[in-house]
Amino acid sequence: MINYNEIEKKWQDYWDKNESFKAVNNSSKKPYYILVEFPYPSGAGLHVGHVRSYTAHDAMARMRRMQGENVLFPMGWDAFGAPAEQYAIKNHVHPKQAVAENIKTFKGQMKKMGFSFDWSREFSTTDPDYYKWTQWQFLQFYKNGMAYKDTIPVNWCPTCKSVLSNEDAAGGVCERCGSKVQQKEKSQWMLRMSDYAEDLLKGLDDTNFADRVKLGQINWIGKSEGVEVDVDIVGGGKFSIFTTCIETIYGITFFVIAPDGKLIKELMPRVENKDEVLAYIEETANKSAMDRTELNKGKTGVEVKGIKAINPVNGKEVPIYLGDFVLGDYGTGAVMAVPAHDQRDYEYAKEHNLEIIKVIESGDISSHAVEKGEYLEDKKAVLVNSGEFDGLSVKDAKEAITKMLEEKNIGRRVNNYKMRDWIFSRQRFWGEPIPMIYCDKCGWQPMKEEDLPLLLPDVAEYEPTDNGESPLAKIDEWVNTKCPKCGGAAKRETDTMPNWAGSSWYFLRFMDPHNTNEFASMDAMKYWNRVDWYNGGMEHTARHLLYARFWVQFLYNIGLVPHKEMIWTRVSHGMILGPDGLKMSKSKGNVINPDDIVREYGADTLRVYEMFIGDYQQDAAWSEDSLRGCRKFIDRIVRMKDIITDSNKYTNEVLANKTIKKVENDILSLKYNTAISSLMIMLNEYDKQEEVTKADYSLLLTLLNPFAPHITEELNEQIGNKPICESSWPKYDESKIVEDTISIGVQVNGKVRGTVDINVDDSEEVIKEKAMNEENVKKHIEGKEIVKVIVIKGRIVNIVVK
RNA sequence: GCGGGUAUGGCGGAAUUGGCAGACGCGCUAGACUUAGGAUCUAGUGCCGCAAGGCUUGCAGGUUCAACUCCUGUUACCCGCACCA
Repeated sequence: MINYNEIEKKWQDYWDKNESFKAVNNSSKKPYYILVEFPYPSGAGLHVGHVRSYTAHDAMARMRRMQGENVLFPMGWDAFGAPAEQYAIKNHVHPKQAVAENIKTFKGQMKKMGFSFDWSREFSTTDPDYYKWTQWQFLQFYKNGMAYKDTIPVNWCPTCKSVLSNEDAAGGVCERCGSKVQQKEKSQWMLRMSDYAEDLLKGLDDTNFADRVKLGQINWIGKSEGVEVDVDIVGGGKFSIFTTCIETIYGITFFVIAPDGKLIKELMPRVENKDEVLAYIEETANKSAMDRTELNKGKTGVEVKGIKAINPVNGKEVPIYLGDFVLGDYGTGAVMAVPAHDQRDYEYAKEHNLEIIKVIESGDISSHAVEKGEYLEDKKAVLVNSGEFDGLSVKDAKEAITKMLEEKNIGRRVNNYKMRDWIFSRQRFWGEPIPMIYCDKCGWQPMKEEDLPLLLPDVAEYEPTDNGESPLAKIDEWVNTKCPKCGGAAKRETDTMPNWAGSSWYFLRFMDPHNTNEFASMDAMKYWNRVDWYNGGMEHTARHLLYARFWVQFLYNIGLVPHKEMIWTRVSHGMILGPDGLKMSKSKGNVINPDDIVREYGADTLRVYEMFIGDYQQDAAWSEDSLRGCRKFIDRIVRMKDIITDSNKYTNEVLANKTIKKVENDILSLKYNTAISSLMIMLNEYDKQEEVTKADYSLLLTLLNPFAPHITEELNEQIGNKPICESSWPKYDESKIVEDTISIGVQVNGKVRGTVDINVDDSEEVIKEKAMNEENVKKHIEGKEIVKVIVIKGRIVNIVVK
């Protein structure tokens, strides 16, 4: 009985000893950088989902290496974050201890899977040698005016006395204790990401991301083009509104302003119903913490009495309302309300009994679409009740009215983005300390670069403070320092960076991981050029990717990286679901532990199975039965070794060349499942052959090697070949793939009635002839008029009869 | 509500991008070998039908000699964002 685990260990040691997968900077070979998202090393250990994407890209890396490329396939750890901190609080150990243990587990598991990572480049985001550069880069953001402090509400749990992330505050309830979450104002570091909105959109053209990934980025950025218009207040003063539907401006019957915005604060002295207004503002402040879905039913709000605004195009005086559907931090925090043509305005007007004026008449006058604001689709829609613009189409009116407002100097074209600046502070211990110092005299000062890294202190208590400060705030000897400018007493920033920070540039560090002078040298980055192929989960295609691209674009703008986009192709894998078809989770008890599978079936079987499980980019449910099928496949290959003959010729050239081509192309296009299936077909064909030659067998082993590297190396050694990982990938000969005779289907009126064998050089006439004489076909065309015969060479014949 | 994805035998899934639907694997059926089989090998296996034949890619239409594939409408499930003016 063959012991797979023993063989696996043997070859893993061999690869380690020989540094088989080491990527060499500045090698003359063609560089190719394959990156899989580095994992958060949780206590749960490696997940079968990790195994899927790592195996897939391991296969790609192994094949490309055999094809003579210098493949960079690195691995590291994204280890800052809440779980390690929670663990530390509970067990009174430093989180770095917990992280070290988890990394050890993960790494051991990965080694057992035989992934061909270049372990010499390994690092963790929590290594001071690494986060020194994360801090250094933050200082560059600061020095270039890209980091600033602002007061931002945070989710606050009054029971736990802790700041919560949006995830932990889902539903407006603290995930841990169930208390109602409040909003609390905190001064936080922000990065001016919104300045990059346009560049982040444009940059997508310089990437090869899948369309669905690009769309995710575009939607997240959320650009809308519109017009900002100044609105005068009766009795003096003015404010601005933003609209994307300027053509409806004559239909304004009221304005709505955000209860959480600055405008209402300015207007307060003139408000007649102050109590009512203040109460609504208060109500909104509490509400915004709650899950909005629950409150989405009605359009609440109050009138701001005593203040009327003037429609800038027709002088009409209309009331102003507060409404929480208007957001303080988007656009100008105020909107013109045109209830006839906007769903939300319509609902609001109905709720508060406000006037509705129709300003667009659709081609279909009775159409409800007009009220729903769908007139843009309707090419016949024209303006009415709009003074000089009556009769214009929506498109023309948009332009004409914008021009008129521009000329009067009360309107301007503006783009707005949903994407906001990046809130960069976290009130947590286990993150990169933000290297800023506050001095009463000099204000905020950046640390001196030569003093980096600013290390996290070694203490044993990480409980949050009562007032929502980071646990670091309690550690006086750490907080108290000297001002880098005046040398006087000063205090350190106690907030730390978000988890997203360290993962925004790690792919650059892999290019030059041991550099002590720079985060990565320009030379190294120019050699590797960019990440050629980046794989990660679908859940990261929006935010992580956007943060990373923003970070890189900034570094590019200050001359520190060679390209504005450092990631070329981005692909995402589907999830591995439990045997029940549901997402694996401890509570559901449907978690599959890769260690168990490796022990029972071997790493190669697990690898082959996960590649065979289905479309790589699609979710797939675990099946132990299918897993066994893959083990059977490997067992059959092992048994075949005993019957091979000495010949170094392929028994079937067509099969050999066809399979090389298929496996190679499939690996390059993420179609791993069909690559495996073509190897199964190859094995089946070998079984039917009179003999299986050494050449046949070696080829099968080589083609399977990227998926099942251990057993193939072992068998390959046993038949006296040199290691596959030191050999080259076979080249296929296109001319040998073409078969002389093929069988094609013959249809009558689109229905297949038979098959005929044709030669490649048969003329259309000959093929037609053969088709018409096929027994069953004859039966179906007998006595009927032949309208036409379609012959698609090498594919099909279709005879149309009446 | 908006955006994205998915839908094919008993199951996981293929289909050269408009050209023989169901590759490959699992499962199942029968047989061989066997003291035994959750091992191995052989044959069969979309559905209905004794058969000729008919039907079949969520559903309803359309384009085409030909549609899983393209177009229109529709349903269900999954994921992301959620009042973005």
